[in-house]
Amino acid sequence: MPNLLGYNVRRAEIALWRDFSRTVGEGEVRPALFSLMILVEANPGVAQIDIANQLDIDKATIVGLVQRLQRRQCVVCRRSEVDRRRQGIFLTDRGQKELNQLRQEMLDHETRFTRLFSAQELAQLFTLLRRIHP
Amino acid sequence: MPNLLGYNVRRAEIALWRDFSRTVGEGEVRPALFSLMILVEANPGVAQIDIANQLDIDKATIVGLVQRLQRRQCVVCRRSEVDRRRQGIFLTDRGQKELNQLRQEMLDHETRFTRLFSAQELAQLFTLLRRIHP
DNA sequence: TATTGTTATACTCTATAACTATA
DNA sequence: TATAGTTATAGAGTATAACAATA
Repeated sequence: MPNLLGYNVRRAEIALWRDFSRTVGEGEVRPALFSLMILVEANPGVAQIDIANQLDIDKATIVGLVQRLQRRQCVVCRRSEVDRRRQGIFLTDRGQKELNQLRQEMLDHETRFTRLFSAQELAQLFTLLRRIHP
Repeated sequence: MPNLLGYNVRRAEIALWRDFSRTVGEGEVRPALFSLMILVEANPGVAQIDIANQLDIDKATIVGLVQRLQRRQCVVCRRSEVDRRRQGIFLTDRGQKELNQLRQEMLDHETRFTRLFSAQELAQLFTLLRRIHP
């Protein structure tokens, strides 16, 4: 089993998750929520369906994540004027401020793991992982 | 974000999980349950606490997994004579038969991903992943 | 007909805290 | 005191199915 791909990827994911949970966002923000905030910041007004496609998860799953961010007053949704089915998602000032804080904690978290590798090893690891999730 | 370690590991894990779920055990057995069966097969009579330590998850989490295997009549538990706190877990004949079937499906699943890599790349990937979950 | 978002529901896997029985 | 197992509870993140509103 130690030589099974899925097993090793899962173990790595759990280790990363634990460190993230214990060091980022005072235990209130988890990787998926953070990813969503980053996406909204980079694409102000992005629609839920686009996020779902980008992250390759079902659109129904996005709804709950967005609602959690709305409750935290980190994002607001505005219905599109041109296509009234779509809702643009925007970071609030508060969301932006919180994200700036999270980003720093997140980079510290990231560094605790990336420093285990040389630049070349890290690039190689990314290349290999991306082959699994094309 | 595409250059964040956690993000790429998580995406890879989701991709592996989906393929596993759709091709192994007719959608009734998931990676964690499969891992547990493999561990029990390799260590007949293993105690729950040892499994928890081996997989690096809390012992309370193991209980539910074992109970699911008991309900499927794949394992039985026998209390130890020497230390009555411990319970040995054993595969039943039925569990062994089911595991043999699962193993084949699982290897097909594994191959669909490992064939994306050369032997050297795969070894490298394992080395790097293990550095994340020491 | 197709797409966007929503609701309802369920599942896997993890965690923590408090408990019992045993050592 | 410490350990093995259990129970209760909670939470994140995924999925499917069915629906309303809109295109």
